[in-house]
Order: sequence, then C-alpha cells, then structure tokens
Amino acid sequence: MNEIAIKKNDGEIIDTQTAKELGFEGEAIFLDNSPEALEVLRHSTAHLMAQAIKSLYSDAEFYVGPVVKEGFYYDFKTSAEIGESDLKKIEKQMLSFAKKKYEIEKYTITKAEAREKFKDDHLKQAVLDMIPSDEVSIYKQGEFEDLCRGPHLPNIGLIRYFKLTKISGAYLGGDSKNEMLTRIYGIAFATKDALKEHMDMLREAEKRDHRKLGNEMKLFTFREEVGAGFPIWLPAGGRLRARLESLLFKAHRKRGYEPVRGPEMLRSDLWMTSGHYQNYGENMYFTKIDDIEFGVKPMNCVGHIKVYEDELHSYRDLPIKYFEYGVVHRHEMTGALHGLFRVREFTQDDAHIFCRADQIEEQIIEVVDFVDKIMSTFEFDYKMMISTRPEKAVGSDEVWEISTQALKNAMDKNELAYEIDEGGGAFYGPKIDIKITDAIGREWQCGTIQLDFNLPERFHLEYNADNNEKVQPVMIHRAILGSFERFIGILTEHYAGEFPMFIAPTQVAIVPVAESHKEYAKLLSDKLIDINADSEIYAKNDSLNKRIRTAEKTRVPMIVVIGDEEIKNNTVAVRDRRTREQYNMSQEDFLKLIQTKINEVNF
RNA sequence: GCCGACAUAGCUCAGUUGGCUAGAGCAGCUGAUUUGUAAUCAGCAGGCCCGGGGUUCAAAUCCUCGUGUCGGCACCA
Repeated sequence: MNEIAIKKNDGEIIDTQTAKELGFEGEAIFLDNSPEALEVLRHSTAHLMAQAIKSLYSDAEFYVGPVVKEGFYYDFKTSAEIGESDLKKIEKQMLSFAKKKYEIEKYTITKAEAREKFKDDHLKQAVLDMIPSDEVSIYKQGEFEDLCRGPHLPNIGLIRYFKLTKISGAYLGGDSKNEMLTRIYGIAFATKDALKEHMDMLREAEKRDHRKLGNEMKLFTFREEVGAGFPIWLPAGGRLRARLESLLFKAHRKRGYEPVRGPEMLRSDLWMTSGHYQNYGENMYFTKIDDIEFGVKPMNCVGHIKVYEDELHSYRDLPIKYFEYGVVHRHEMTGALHGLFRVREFTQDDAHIFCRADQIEEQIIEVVDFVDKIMSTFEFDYKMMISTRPEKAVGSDEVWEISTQALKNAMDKNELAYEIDEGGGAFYGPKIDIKITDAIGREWQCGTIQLDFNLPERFHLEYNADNNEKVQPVMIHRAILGSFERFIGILTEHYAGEFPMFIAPTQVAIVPVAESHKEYAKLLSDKLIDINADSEIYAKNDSLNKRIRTAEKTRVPMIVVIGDEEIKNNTVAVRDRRTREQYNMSQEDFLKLIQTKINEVNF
C-alpha cells in the first residue's frame, strides 16, 4: 500500500511533499479508506477534476474545491454551458490524466507572485483576497497548477475509484447576492469495493425516498393544478396520519394540554403586534376582506394567545397548556420545496405553555421527556441543540440572556447532553431543537422547544400573582413531530415504508383462498374494526399466488390466508411480512395479538 | 429566487435525423378459471404527448414564455 501523507503529533495531516520540504518525519498515512486518507484522496480528486475541466474548457476559472461530508466538490466558472451529460466526459478525461501518473509537486511563492500567476482568473483572485499570509503554496500536476494549501497525494496515478455525482449552481462565497458558479460534486475511495458500497448506499436511500414510496403506497400526492407545495393526502396516508394524531392526542391530554383551535387567518394588525408582519411578512400569504387586510397564519401562537386572553388567570392556574394540530401556510421559495419535507401548507403538532418564570425549568424537562417517549417509540436516536440569539431578533439582550440561561439550566440540572448553535435561535427567543437520526444514519430536525419572553410582552399578557399584582407569564412554544407532513416523510424513509403495526395504514391483509371463504374474511374484517385495526380483503378474481403477491407489495404488516381448514378450525394462517414464514393460530389469539400490538404503544 | 436537467395513459417507461392511426408492461374493465402462500388465460378500454405562443407543407420531437418536478445553491423566523 502506498504512503500518501504524514500525520503530525498534533494530529494535523501534512502531505509527503510538505514533509520533504520540512524534513519532517511522523506517522505515515497509507492510501486506505480511513478518514485521514480519504480526506487527502478526495482533495486530490477535486484537483484532478479541475485539471480535466481546464483541459476541456480552456477559459475555466476556479474558486475553491474542498472536501465535504459527501465527498468533494469544486466551484468554477466557464463560458460553456455544462450539464449532467458532461460529467461522463469529465470523468473520462480525469481517468486519462490519472493514467499518466503525474507527480503532484508543491512549491511556494509570494502572494504577489500568485496574483500575477493567476491574473486572468478572477476567482483565484477572490481566493487570494481571503488568504492572510504573504506566502502561498502551489500544487502542480502535469501542466495544471492550482493555488492550494493541500494536503495532496504524491501522485495522481493513485486516484482510481471515484465518481462525479452531481452538478449544480452555487453562489460565490455562499452568498446569494454574488454571481453563481458551477459546482460539481464527486466521491472517491481507496478501493473499488468501498466505492461500490457507497453507491449501493445511495441506491438504498433512493429506494426509501418518501416521494417514491408515498406514490407507490398511495399515501399522498401533489398536483400541478393544485399548486406547488400543497400536499393531497390519499386514503392510506389519511389512515396513517389519523393513527398518529389520535395517539398524540391522548398523550397531550395525559400531560394536561387542552385542545384549542384558532382561525386560519387573522387581521394583519395582530401580525404587526406579534412582529411577524415586520419580520416574516414576505413569507406570509395575505388577503383582503371588506378592505381589511388579513394574514393567513404561519404559526399558531397568536390564536393561542387569544385563547389565553379569553379569561383572567391566577398564578394558581399556571402552567396553562394549549395544543392544536395547527394548519399553517408559509411561502417557501420554489427551489426549497421537496416532497413532504418542505411544503407551503402543513400541520404542526403545536402547543403553547403559559407559565411562571419559576416553572420554566420543570416545563422544559417535561417536554423533553415527552420528546423522548415519542422518539424512542419510533426507534430514533436524537440529540438536542440549544440555539442562541440570531442577528435578526427582537427583545433586549438581557431578556435573551435570561431565557437562554433558563434552557441551559434545565438541561444541566438533569444532566442532559446538548450542543450549542450560536445565533441559531428564532427571532423571538432561544430554543432547543431536537435532531433525530434515522435507520440509515441520516439526521433530521423535527421537534423544537422555544422560549418566548417577547410575545407576552407585545400582547400584554398577564396573570394575578399571590400578592394580587399583575405579572407577565412566560410562553413556551413547542412542537414534537414538527409537522405531520415532514414527520411522516421521515418515518416513511426510516421504515422504508414498512410501518409498524400501530401506525400502518392497514394492519392486516386478508386473503381468502376461494369465493366460498369470502364471508369468513368479511366477518374477520369486522372483528378487526372492533379492535381498531384496518384490514383489506384480497378477494379479486386472481390466483391465490397473485393476491398474496399483491398484498405483500403493499407492505402490510400481516397477511392472513383463509381457506377450508381455517374456517373449520376457526383459525387463521398468518404470513410474516419479512420472513415469509407461515403459522396457524386461533382467530381469538390472532385478534388478541393485533390488539396488543396496536395498544402497546403509548407516548 | 439562482444554476442545470426533465415533463408522453392511473403508475413505470419506449417513441430514430421533425414525417403513416403515438407504443409497451403494470394497474383498470369484461369473460373463462375458484385457485393453499410472490404474477392463470383471453379480450376490451384508456392520450389536450404539462399549458400558451411561434417556426414549418408537417411538431410529442425545434424555438419561446409559463407551470410543475428533480439535483444542488441560497432560504427554513
């Protein structure tokens, strides 16, 4: 195996070129699939790609080409229009360069020399602007030279197993005010197998895509004539969603939440009072009724505030918890829309807790426990993230400081691990976000717990304290799933469509062997409804094999086959979804089993 | 919103350099068959080829403006 780089004592990786320059010896890094080796390999593959692009498009200018989580990319600009179909061509050129086994040479020049060297490349000039030091290093392979700090492989011949995966636009410096460059993403590995494994993993993720499964399993759909970002829930999706809603309803009632409901749109004056008009107006939908402007709610808090204001409250009443499956509309930009993950209308499992300052901690802890119950039921790992004051914010620094500290205290006192996201808070308060990890290791943000000292102030909310003085309550916004749309999308991918019994759109598929067994099937189906289980009878004029196949393809958790034997003995023949094994059990036991599986879940 | 790609039957997809009545599989319907654990057979029906405008003797195919979708970027209070 080839030695490609050196690891210094402090963990920093330097390439063999630099080590030679410095006369440095340290721990050798070999070309394998270790994170260190892949970092170097992928960086050099990015350069090889740049070399290929430069040879194919001579006016190409290059910005930066870093290694990222998914591989590497390079941002560049050329007068030619490059599309997906060109990736193959570039890959081919890369391979032909790699075959030439150019050595990657490194040398150092002054920044002024570099400016002169890349004088025709305004992107490299922009890169040079960002470099503070007076000397810069240049890497050279064949005719191609690039400004880079490394580390790199000693020879491009070591690059063999790679693939260019995506092409897209990307703003210069990640700022939408700047010009747009072309970005090509790629991936590279030390071995053929590792590359193949990676590509297989991508295919697996593709198979789980909720948009594909949602279509196949008839959960939801979108229609051009309805409008972008407005999901349509189909019967199967409706059943799944209803199960989730009813489980969650009970869970809220158990914890003392009251169901309430605010209107879909409220007068704009209220959004001005809340601050949404000024801070979020461009993402809201407005309409006029008799010359008065209304804003369609992008959040449910104002409605809940109006519920709170409906009567006077004593300190004894607090905390007061309102919850609602609140439908909200937000104008997401066209390019942001993505299946159920980003839509323009969605339903939040939203709640607002109005409490005294001295209750914040216990309330946060209770919500965090609620989150844990739900996420562990769905077998999600998760972590928590505290987000602090963002740039665009309302409220004084002092209020922010107090509320942020309250969140940290709640976590610290209960020894809960969390990370800090500086500047990631909502404009009205700091928050705790819950990030979950799904079955194939992808991270998603769902739940959020947000402290708000701001809205109570703006709406002059109050309660009577024990000394009969008016005191302003604290408001906690929280959603656990986030939205039903997004969460069901995530669940679909998490389970690859094979939903567990308690939320599956259909619990049981019943396959009668022949015409004469249909009646028994119907009786069984009715009994299943009595225990809150949905079933579907596959009695179409098809072969038994065909109907079992059809039932299997719906990903229903349980299939039972019914024929003469079963009717005679009052049993069912159960077929397991995954193992395809069959076993018989009495009808009574079967119903009990289903009932248990449905009822064993409680948040 | 920006860069690039794409849009043909309910679904998945063919459709050649512009040229006959736009095809297939699955799903659907009708009939035969009544089946014991992953596709029985035969027949039928199903298309504003995303929408508007244009080029052309002729457009699913070329151009243009929309709409929607996909991959990213930016955005996600």
